[in-house]
Amino acid sequence: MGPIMPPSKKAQSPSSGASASQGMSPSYRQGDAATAASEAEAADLSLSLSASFSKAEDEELTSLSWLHESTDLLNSFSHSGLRSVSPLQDPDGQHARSPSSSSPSPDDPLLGDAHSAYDLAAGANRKPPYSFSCLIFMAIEDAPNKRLPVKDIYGWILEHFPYFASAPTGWKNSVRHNLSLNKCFKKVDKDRSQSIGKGSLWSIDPEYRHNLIQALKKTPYHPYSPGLATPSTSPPTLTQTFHHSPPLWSGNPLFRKNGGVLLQVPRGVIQNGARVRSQALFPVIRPLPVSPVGSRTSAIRSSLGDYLSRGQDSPSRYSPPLCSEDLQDDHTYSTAKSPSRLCSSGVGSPSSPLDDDDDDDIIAVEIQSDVKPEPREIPLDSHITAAAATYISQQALRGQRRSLGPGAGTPAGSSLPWTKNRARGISDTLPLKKRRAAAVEKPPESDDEEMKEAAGSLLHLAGVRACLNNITNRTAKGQKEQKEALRN
DNA sequence: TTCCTCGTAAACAAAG
DNA sequence: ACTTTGTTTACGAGGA
Repeated sequence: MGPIMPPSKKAQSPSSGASASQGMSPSYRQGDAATAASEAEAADLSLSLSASFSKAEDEELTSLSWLHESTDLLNSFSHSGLRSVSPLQDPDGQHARSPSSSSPSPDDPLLGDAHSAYDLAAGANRKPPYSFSCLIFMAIEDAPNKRLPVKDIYGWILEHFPYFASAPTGWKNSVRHNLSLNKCFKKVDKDRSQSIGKGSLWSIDPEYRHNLIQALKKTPYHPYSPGLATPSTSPPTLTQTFHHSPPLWSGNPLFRKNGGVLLQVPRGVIQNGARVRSQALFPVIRPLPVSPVGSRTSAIRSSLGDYLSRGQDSPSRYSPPLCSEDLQDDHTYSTAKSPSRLCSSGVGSPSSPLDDDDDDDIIAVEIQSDVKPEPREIPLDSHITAAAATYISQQALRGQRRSLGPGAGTPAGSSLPWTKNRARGISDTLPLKKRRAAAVEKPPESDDEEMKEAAGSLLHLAGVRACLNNITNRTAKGQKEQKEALRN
């Protein structure tokens, strides 16, 4: 799957890909300046986070859940007023777009026609860049009980991607084809008391849920897309991340339902082991499959959340927790199936762990040298989240590469071993479903290392945001003046 | 060039 | 009998 262009090759709508093919280097307008005070504030926050992290160190927590939640909090923080802008809207980076504005604001010249034009041009009637697997995944994840009949999957897709309403009906065949062929999806035995008509309920196989997350991350325009990341052995600088971060695809239901606000991380996240839903804020991709969260997250939330809630109206008010029936630990990405199911592919070699030296170096640098953001190279809010996403993506990809072994680290194009086709290597004589059932399971591996690394990343980002918050408060007036200047 | 993923079409069977 | 659902095979496009 290409990192940039939407995947469709055949019946691509003429306008499809327009947003992708254009310049992908967002431009941002930075705050007036970062100050020593803001840096000190960032340092304080980092210390606070660090203390919380240590305090809860023994808690079980998976990196993704923690990162999701933490980044969620950071996202909340991002609504403090700094601005980002799409390159389509503003290729020169001269204008900004309020992430907290749900619609073009008539009194904001920076959010006027350009904003509307951008949303329309890249709008929802275009073929989404998500693969069918991702679409199905999102649909099922969006269901209250995480299971849906095919018909409702159709409905979800239609509801959120109007493109399919006018598309040839073959897409339904593709959906079914995916459900059958993709190991990530499994049928749930129908409850006799339920009358859903013919067919079965489909759910996400927890064992492969991580694969789907990875697939989402790889999707162009997805905030976690590794395309955002700078594949280097050193952490991407803010500037790098900044300039390599494409905008969210505006057809993303997440994007649309928030009126173009780039809420890149599920609002409904994990709270003390329960999946928390926040329908309005993250109605679609919402809680990317994550696992129970221990007190570490709570500690982080307590520390960071208190900080973040200071002086801003956090949109993230958590709903009463809704326990998922399927809150399992993160499953090792592909590993379980790689050795046994992919024997013919040569991809999964569980006994060949990836050399993590470079990644460890990354974290060392992140923690030690990245706490202080460059005062004049500070990206704006949503793209700070993109920076977070970059780190998260790196962490996640590390897990993936660990699982897949050497040579499997390429973000795209590497073997994605969850398709049922690939399982045929095991035993071509067995029906697919039976092969799947017979597949060997592998216990999830430790996330401690990733957690530590993620901690460094988050601390770094938190520090950045502390600076930004400070900047925001200090330069609100300055920004207004800038807008006035641009208006003229 | 090869391998892989993905989308698509199609055939077929089973279930409702 | 018809529609929907589920499975499977095949093929081509495009990326790595």
